[in-house]
Amino acid sequence: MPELPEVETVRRGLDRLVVGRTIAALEVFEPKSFQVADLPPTREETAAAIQRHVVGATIAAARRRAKVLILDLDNGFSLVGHLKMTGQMVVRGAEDWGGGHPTDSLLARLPDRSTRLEFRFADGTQLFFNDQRKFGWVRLMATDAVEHLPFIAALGPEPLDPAGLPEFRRRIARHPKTTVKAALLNQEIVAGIGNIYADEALWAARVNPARPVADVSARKLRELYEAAASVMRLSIDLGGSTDRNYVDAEGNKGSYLGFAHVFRREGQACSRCGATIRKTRVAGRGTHYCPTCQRR
DNA sequence: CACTTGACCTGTCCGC
DNA sequence: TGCGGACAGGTCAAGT
Repeated sequence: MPELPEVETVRRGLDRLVVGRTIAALEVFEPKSFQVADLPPTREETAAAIQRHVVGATIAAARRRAKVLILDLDNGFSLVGHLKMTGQMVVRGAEDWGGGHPTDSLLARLPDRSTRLEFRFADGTQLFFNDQRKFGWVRLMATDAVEHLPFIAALGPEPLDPAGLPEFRRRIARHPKTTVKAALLNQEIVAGIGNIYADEALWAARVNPARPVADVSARKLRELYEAAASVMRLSIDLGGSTDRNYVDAEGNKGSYLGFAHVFRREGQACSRCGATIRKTRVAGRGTHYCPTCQRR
């Protein structure tokens, strides 16, 4: 699920809803979802680390790098989170609980079967980490160490940064034989793009997803990078894409998919040329494209 | 070495 | 309606 626009939308919500609040308790329903850096996942040690470094700390900032969320605490530690496919970070405010939500709303039902972590703040606000498939995680670690995490240090430029274009070109050029779609999904080449925005950017730049990188011109690569930025900017404006699970920090769905040109639109007419959108498999992922506009 | 495939989990949808 | 199988927005490790 969450790609850069969804994670950025969540980050903005957390910035508004939990920054400045003090953590009173953290309940771990699923041990696998909460890790402490440099500690084996022993229940006792995890509980001790929570008591020492999480309880009593105040959230100082909500940051994002690619698809990674970073909540900095005011004590030199950070909570680093990845939502993977089905993760959610949802906040229920103190002013709302006790019947403030319609009984059919997501917020009213939490915690539910998919709730893996629950943070309770001193003012009664709650932050839930829900994750149906348990692929996501939240990790407690020193703030100084975050940028040195190997997978974070290796990330490529983000399309929203126009200055990253030369670096993107250098990095993608090292993979001449891979398909251009696989390259867009490789976070070490360009960071933050997932399956939805890869397909949308390829459509916008009129590039066939299965083309080898070596066959894509330098001009097309620039168009791709800029197209990725455009689709992701639009998506952020629309609150991201909700296919099934995704919601923002307030439990709201995103509406980008209503504006998507190819993703999940197989069988429909291409908005540019009228040809029928196809779905195939590229780089092991469901891939949507227009066989006419994206012939090459 | 570089790229592709399976695994991690749970849930849903589709065809028989 | 029940059941098996494919598939799902991400990323690793293992395999070719």
